[in-house]
Amino acid sequence: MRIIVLQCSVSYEGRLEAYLPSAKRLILNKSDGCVAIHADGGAYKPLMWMNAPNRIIENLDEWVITNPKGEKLRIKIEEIFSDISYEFGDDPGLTKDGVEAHLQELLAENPQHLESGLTLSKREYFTEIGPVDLLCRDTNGIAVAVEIKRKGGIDGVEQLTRYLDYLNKDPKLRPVRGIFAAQQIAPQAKTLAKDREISTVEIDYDELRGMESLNLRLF
Amino acid sequence: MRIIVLQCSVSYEGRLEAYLPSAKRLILNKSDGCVAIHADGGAYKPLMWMNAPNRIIENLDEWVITNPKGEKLRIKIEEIFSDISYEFGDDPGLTKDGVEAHLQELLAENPQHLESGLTLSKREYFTEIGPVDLLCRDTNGIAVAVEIKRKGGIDGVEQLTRYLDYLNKDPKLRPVRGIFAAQQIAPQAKTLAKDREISTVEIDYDELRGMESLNLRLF
DNA sequence: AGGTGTATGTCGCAT
DNA sequence: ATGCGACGTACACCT
Repeated sequence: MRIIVLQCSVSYEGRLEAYLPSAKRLILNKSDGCVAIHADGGAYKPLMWMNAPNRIIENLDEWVITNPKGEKLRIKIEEIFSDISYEFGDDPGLTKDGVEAHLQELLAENPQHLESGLTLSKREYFTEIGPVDLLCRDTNGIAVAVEIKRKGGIDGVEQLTRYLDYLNKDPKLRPVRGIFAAQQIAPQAKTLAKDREISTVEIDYDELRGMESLNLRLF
Repeated sequence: MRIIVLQCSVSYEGRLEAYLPSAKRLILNKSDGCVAIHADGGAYKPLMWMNAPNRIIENLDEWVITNPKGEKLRIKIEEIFSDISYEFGDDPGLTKDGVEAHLQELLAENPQHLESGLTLSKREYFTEIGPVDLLCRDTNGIAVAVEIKRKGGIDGVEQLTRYLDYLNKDPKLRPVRGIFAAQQIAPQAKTLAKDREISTVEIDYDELRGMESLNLRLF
């Protein structure tokens, strides 16, 4: 990791063209070769950058960074205030918890959490227009398509509606109804779902995780 | 801008929960208060971050950063290798050029590029549910709504469908059909569009630009 | 390598 | 504030 504080101007030509007038800025050059130019504000996103893989040509007063796609970043160096380098070694990386994948996993193992008596037919049921999160059967043997989101918005209801339209064309499945499940569901999404006769279920993640650990203890 | 190289472990509780085991890393603390923890790789995105506005409690061996939404970032400091600060002053910011707006501009001037004989009625035709990129008439005088994207996905087809549903309620326009135009259109989007009887056109941007420069030479 | 869906997306602009 | 669409989105996962 190389960390440089300097006065510079920068230009980018690639998917768009952009230019940064001269100012005091920070450059990060990571060991994978990527370069990022930061201002002292504006959240974590750099003003400009070039990810790996790339080729860096480093002159005294200018860096020219190009990548295989033909994009070009040009840093004009006016004055260097600090230029330090450190070896970091590999980062163990982060462990995440509580994303949509995990929700889907838990609900696939506990479909009855969505509705009493519901049983799983297929997880990630593939269609031409995308994968249906869960395909289930209810106590009457009726097919049920389940769309799972962490945050349930209108777009999720739209997505499930598309799946339902598609699935209901299949004579072997028809009729298919829908359940929209999320940790939180926006009021607008609830209204839209109701309008389309789609059930909504708000999931208590901690409760679901509790059921899972109970299963683990039992079996 | 404060730049710290240190051995640390980090935890985040908020929209998800995550944990970073101890390793050598870089912390950026910008003047707006935002904090980002970088590893020496993985493009420009930090491993963890907390944007402004936030409150930072800085102890000898631990930083605790919280924001009004109740998210919490905890940095456990084990060893500091470098800790430098610089004043940057305001950044003039960047100037951009050349995105979807330009594509719309070019197609507004060359609607025949979308379909032979097509003529423009209105660019950015405003409706209650949003602006229709182009409203045209075909050779039979039938109204045509055009949605333009750089990359055409399912969401774009959904958007156009909403516009068509809306426009077809207007007796002065009805019937209205749709054209979905983009530099690239995803196969799923094509399938969905076909299913809804919406035409799709993939635009060759360079060719279109060529026509434009031809126009400029002619007139 | 290319396509598709997710993201602590971020960011900007509208209401 | 909140919703919605664009982004040099980046990124993981899949064929």
